[in-house]
Parts: sequence; C-alpha cells; structure tokens
Amino acid sequence: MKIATWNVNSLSVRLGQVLDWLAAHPVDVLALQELKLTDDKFPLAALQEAGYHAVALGQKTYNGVALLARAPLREVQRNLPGFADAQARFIAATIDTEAGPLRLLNGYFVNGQAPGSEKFAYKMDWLQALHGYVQQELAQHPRLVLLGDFNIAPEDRDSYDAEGLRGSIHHTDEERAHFQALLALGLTDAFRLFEQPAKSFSWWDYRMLGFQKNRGLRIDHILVSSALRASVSACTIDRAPRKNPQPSDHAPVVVTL
DNA sequence: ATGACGGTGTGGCACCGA
Repeated sequence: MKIATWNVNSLSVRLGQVLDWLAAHPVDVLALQELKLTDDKFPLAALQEAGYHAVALGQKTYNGVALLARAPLREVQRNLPGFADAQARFIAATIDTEAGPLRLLNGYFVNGQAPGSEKFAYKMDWLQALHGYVQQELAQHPRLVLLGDFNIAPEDRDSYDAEGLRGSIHHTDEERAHFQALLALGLTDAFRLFEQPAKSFSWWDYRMLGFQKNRGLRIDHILVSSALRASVSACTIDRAPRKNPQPSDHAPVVVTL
C-alpha cells in the first residue's frame, strides 16, 4: 500500500492538481496540510467522487489538515488532546488494512519563524505535546504512521545550505532534538531507510528560482513505527507537481509498504 | 541585511510562510 503527504498551500487553489495527482498516483492514503479553508469549504464531494473518504480540520486563511483514504476513516482525533491550540494543525484517524488496523497521525508542525521568538516557543510546546500524544498512541496502535510537514530539516544533508543556515529556523539543535525524540519512541524516518539522491528536498522557496536551483529543504517526512519498518519497500519524493503551473512550494512524499 | 514569491483577507496593502 502507498501512503503520501503533501503540503498543498491552499486546497482551493490546488484541488485540481490534487485530483490529477491522485488519478496518476492512486495512493491508499494522502495526508494534506495547509488547506487554508474552513470545513464548510472542504471539497468533500470532489474527493469522494475520486474514490476517497476524507476527514478534515480546517481554519480560515491559515493551517488546516486532512486525511484522505480509500478505506473508511475511524477513531478521528482533531487537534492534540490536552493541548489548547487555536490553530488547526493535527488530525489522526485509523483505517483497516489486510494486515490489521493502521493508525495515521497527520501534522502541520509549527513553522516557528526564528529561535527566541514567541512562535518558536509555540513550536517547542507543540512538539512537546505531540511527543506525549505519539507515545500514548504507540501503546495502543503498534502499526502507526506519523507524517506531514514537520518544518524541521533533521540533518545537515536535508538542507541546501546547512552551514549558512546553521542555527536558523528548521535547522536549530532544539528542533532536531525534538525530531530525534520522536525517533526515540521507536519511529523510523522511512526516507532514510533507502539510498537516496544527494540533495533530496521536499520544499523549495518560490523566490529566487529556488526550485530551478534546487535550493530546498527536506522538511516533509513519513515516520513509521517499528512494527511497520520491515514492510517498508520504498520512500520517494515526487518533484513533478513542483513543476506544475501555480505549484505548491512543497512536493509530495510517498511511502510504499 | 534585505527582499525576492505566492495565498489570503482585505483593500489599494499587511500578514505569514520557510
């Protein structure tokens, strides 16, 4: 089965591209971030017509997440329990597969702006709350995938300019420690289970020909639990949608298991 | 050091993203 994550930077603008991509890549699950629309504007009918069940947590203007799946989605959790969040950044649900139930945790992690800012403090708090929730969830759902836009470049090789950007947002030791803490729960970065091309990124700035010059970051991730690790057979970034007219600044990441 | 590009909401720009 295939599971994907894609920050679409406005589902209203990108719906056509999402439907085209799903038609060409009929994945079993697609996690979306940055919907930038309220639930009443969520294009449920169009997605159902494409053969997907969908659950969403939307918000006006910013944020917003959704899970799309071929199978019905149950046990839906919107927001991180116990973390009062004014922003729509998290949704979880379970699907049933031939191998058993599969728990899906989709996050649009906080950007954080700059170390020392209030937004950075919010990022740290959010990551702490996520860690606690993932720990609880793993105890109940051994087959678990945590995916989304993490807004963290885990290692130097995940940045087009690790030296120049050292200590800046997405590159700080604090963010990377939080990423490692998630791995320490027993999760594995599916992308790094395989040999990958150098300078593999999932986001490129719209400005200054970022994509054309491959000045990007790998900040969109798919983490799998230990129970799933052995069944992962591939993980790739699909750069093609970044070449579309009016693209999102992020590309989809796809895992096969 | 700054702004560049794109989306949104509003309004002739400011904000936010990464």
